[in-house]
Formats: sequence, structure tokens, C-alpha cells
Amino acid sequence: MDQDLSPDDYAKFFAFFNEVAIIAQLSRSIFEARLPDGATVAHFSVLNNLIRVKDGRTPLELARAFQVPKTTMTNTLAGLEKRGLIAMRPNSKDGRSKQVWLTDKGYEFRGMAIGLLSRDMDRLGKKLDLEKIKAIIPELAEIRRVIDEDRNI
Amino acid sequence: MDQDLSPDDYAKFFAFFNEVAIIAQLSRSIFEARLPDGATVAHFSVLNNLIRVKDGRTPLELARAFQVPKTTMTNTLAGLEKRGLIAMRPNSKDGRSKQVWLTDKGYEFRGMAIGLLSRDMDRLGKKLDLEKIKAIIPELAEIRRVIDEDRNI
DNA sequence: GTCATATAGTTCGACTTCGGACAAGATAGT
DNA sequence: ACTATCTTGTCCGAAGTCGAACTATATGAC
Repeated sequence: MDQDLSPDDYAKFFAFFNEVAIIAQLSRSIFEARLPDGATVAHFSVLNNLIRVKDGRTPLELARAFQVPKTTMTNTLAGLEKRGLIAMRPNSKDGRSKQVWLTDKGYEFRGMAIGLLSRDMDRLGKKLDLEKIKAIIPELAEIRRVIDEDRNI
Repeated sequence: MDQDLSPDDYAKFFAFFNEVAIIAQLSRSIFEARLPDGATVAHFSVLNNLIRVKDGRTPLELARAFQVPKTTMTNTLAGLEKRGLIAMRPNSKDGRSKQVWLTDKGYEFRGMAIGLLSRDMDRLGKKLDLEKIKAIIPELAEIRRVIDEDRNI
């Protein structure tokens, strides 16, 4: 199909992005009301990713994983380091680069944060159809992948 | 079911919010690369909403529609007014309040913005399954509704 | 080895976001 | 009418975001 989209298709796109933006807004707001020490979702997400995937990665790799500009990641990592949740060390394999390592405190912080968020999650879990959410995740991931790929052309 | 969530359920929630946040980020980035005059997604979204729903509403009503704090809406509206895209007038029915009206320029701006964005949408429309996106929108809207409702308890 | 170019990360500055505090106006109880 | 309380919108200040410009290092061409 080489045809352009109809006005209704555009409207659907806008509606989709609008819902996504509002949910992102709401979840951010909920998270930051719970996280201690003025930590942000960005902080939590990076910690979470370092634990779930692995640490020792470079700031740029993390920036790409989260699809944020590297200047934003610099700032996020500075916040995590200031709070003692990560340690940044020079990358022995590349003098331009650094590596991000979790600290014990960072590991604990993530566990504590999940504990503080669990009440909200439990409550939401009772009101939402979790199966539906689980089903949506891969579709969102696919949409994300396509948008990201399209952007980097 | 009065049972709490499993660790895997929490992980799914985080994954869901993470995907949503990244898509929000990417779409914001795409939009703002196209919008003229340093306009933001927030500006576009408000204009779009004023046209699609109706204008003459108050700042607080708009803040609620977008689930942002009223101080944020104040700032967004100030930006739109500075650019001549809306006009704010006192609300004759309530001396504390104001009403937001579209200007001709605001109407044109939205049309122009859609034109500038259409290339990206067309390209995405060829790579994404539009039917799937259309199917997801109501589910996201429902999730949004539940989260919002839960938050206001 | 030298130089041009590419890449990693930071700094800077303009802007957005948003909680807290506030002023002006509305509303309800008496 | 009077006062206490609520509501609407703004201002302020702290923090996050991110493009542009910069420094330092790596890589490739010769």
C-alpha cells in the first residue's frame, strides 16, 4: 500500500500519542510522589535497567536504551552518582568513555522503591486487567522499535 | 481476587510504563523537530483539543483534560498566547476564571502543523499496523481512566 | 607517523515542568 | 451582611530536558 493516510488515520495517530503521553505523565507523577529523596522516574528506570540487564555499560549505551539524548543521560547519571546509587569509572577499553556500576546502595534503593510502589501497583492490579496489559506490552515494544528505527534513517 | 501481585506482575507493570514513557519521548522528539517557532507538543495538543472538542473553556478544565497540574497549563497557555495562537479573556460567569479562545492564527497553525507532521505519519503508517494501533487506543484510554481515577481518591 | 574525521562525554543556556505560596473572587453557614 | 472556607489562576523557585558547542580520545587514510 503506497497510499497516504486519511485524515481519520492522522487523528488516530494523534489520539494514540495523546493517550501515551497522558499515561506517561500520570505514571511519572505517581512514581515521583513515592520515590524518596527527590528521585525521578529516570533515576529509577536506569537503576532498574542496570539490575535487570547488567551494569558496566557506558552512558551512551544507556542513553540509546532509553531513547534520550546523551546530555539527558549525563544529567540523570550525575543525579544517581550524587545520591551514591551508582559509581562511574573510566572505561579501560576506551579512554573517551566511562562505565556505570551499581553500588550496594543503588541495589538496595531499587528494592526499597519497588516496595514503596507496590501498594499502588497492587491497587491498580485489582482495577486493571493485567492480562490485557501483558498483551499490550509487546505491541508497544514493536511500535517503539519501528518509530525508533524510522527516526534513525 | 484480593491477592497482591507477584514479582513478575510488578515487572510487567514497569515494562508497560517503560514502553509508554519511551514512546512518549520519541513522539515528543519527532513532533518538536517538525513544529515551527519552537512550539512544543503541549502547545499542539492544546490547540488540537480546542479545535476538536471546543474552545471557550477555562485553563483548569484544560489542565484536567490533559492531566497536568494547573501551573503547567498556565505556562503552556502563556506560550500559546505569546505566539498569538489563542486569546484569553475573562470569564463573564466567574470573576476568578478565564476562557481560552482560538484565534485565526491558532486555527491555521494547527493545520500547518498537521501538514508538516504528515510526512512522518505517512511513513510510519506504512511500517506500522494501523489497525492494531486503532485497537490499542481504547485500551490505553481505559488504563488511563483507571489510573486517573485511582489517583484522585 | 600525521592529519582529518568520528565518537564519548560534558558544559552551557534556553525552556518546560510542577509543588508551594499567594491574591482575587465565589460560596455556604450563620 | 459577615466570616470561614473553597476555588481559580498566577508567581516563584528548584529541578529536569535537550540542542549546540566544546574537549578529549580513537580511528582511518595517506
